[in-house]
Amino acid sequence: MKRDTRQAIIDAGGDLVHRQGFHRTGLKEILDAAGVPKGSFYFYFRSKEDFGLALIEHCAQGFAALADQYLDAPLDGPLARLAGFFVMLRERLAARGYERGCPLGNLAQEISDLSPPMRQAVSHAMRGMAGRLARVLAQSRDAGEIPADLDPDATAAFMLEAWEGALLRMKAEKSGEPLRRFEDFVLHRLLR
Amino acid sequence: MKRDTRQAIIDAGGDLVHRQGFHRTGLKEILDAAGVPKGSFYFYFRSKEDFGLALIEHCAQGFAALADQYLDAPLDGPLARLAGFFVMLRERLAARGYERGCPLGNLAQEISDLSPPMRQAVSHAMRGMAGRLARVLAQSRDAGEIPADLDPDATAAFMLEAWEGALLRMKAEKSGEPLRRFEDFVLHRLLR
DNA sequence: CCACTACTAGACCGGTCGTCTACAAATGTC
DNA sequence: GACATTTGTAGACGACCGGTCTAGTAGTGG
Repeated sequence: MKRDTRQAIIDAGGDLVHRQGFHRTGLKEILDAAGVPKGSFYFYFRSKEDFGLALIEHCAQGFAALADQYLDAPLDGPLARLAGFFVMLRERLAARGYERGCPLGNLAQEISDLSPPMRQAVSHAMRGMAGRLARVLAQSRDAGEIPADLDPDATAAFMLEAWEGALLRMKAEKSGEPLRRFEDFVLHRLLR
Repeated sequence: MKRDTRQAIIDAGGDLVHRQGFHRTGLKEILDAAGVPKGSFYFYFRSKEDFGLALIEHCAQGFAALADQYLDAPLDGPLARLAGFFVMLRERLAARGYERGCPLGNLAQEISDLSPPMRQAVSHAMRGMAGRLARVLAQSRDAGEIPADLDPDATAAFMLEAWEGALLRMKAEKSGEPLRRFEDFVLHRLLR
């Protein structure tokens, strides 16, 4: 199995789905963008849903790598790394004109009620994201940087949710204001 | 112009779009559900996008009516009314099996980057929602119930965003946990 | 009885996902 | 080196659905 053809489909599809949504994006469009003929698709994937599952896995890995790079860096304190992570995300989103938002969040919204397997995959990916945040929060609490009565897991979950909501509003307003507000309320108030 | 035929299309369409998404839902499906013939659609709406705009307006009005009913009730203090509002929403969402989520939030996610007019309509509707929350927060602050240094407008915006994020995660996890977490962190911690 | 608006019917063309058959290239086996 | 088998490519095809539009019918007011 030529891994790179399959990967080309996922890369091109990931980009298109991120911009247009899963249902709005047709197989033909993805395959044209990837330079792969229609017939090959069903050699690599059983169905569009099967492709979606691979896409979710791809997004999850991409995010995990990025998060690990920023959150596990051996610099500064844990809280500073956390703040730096969100600032970096905000700058990336600004560079894109506040479009697209979170690939996983978009998919979650679009397919949660329509495809149980994809919903489960997204849910699993989100738990992974929350887990990474929780680890840093635990370090931060142990370092005495944040209130000791904040449960790292619950706080991480809340952060993830508030962040996804901020991204949603960002898309709707085409403004970075919600992201700055997130940092202000969550990082500077909640964790103060 | 038979207003009720138009309204029937909006009602049936609102329900379907809420469940399946805007792009996933076809005109035929909506019109069949409304018992209106296909050909009539373009008498009442210029395009699917035009229909979408009407739908957003419809959602916004529905939400505004509900919010006013709970938030402007002359009972209890403003903070208690706010809490009651979110509890009511949580119970409604639980009764639906944590599906669908927020009609406006879903649309925001789906069409913000694809239809500027619809994005603007959603943005306007969301500002209306945030404004209602801000009003109650201002009352609450004046009553000394919440910290005086909380800006009602920014806090309301943050609440709205955190709530939308909680709804997103709720859909993905098919669980009310994110909603309770929202109440816990926002109502009990942030506004404490 | 006519003019006009309000509304409907269904054709239209392009696109959708998914299947299928035919073919090429690579790999393994003797 | 010859052949069989796997691995991958190619794209036509079917059945259906998408949004849109034109031609037409019903209904109303004068």
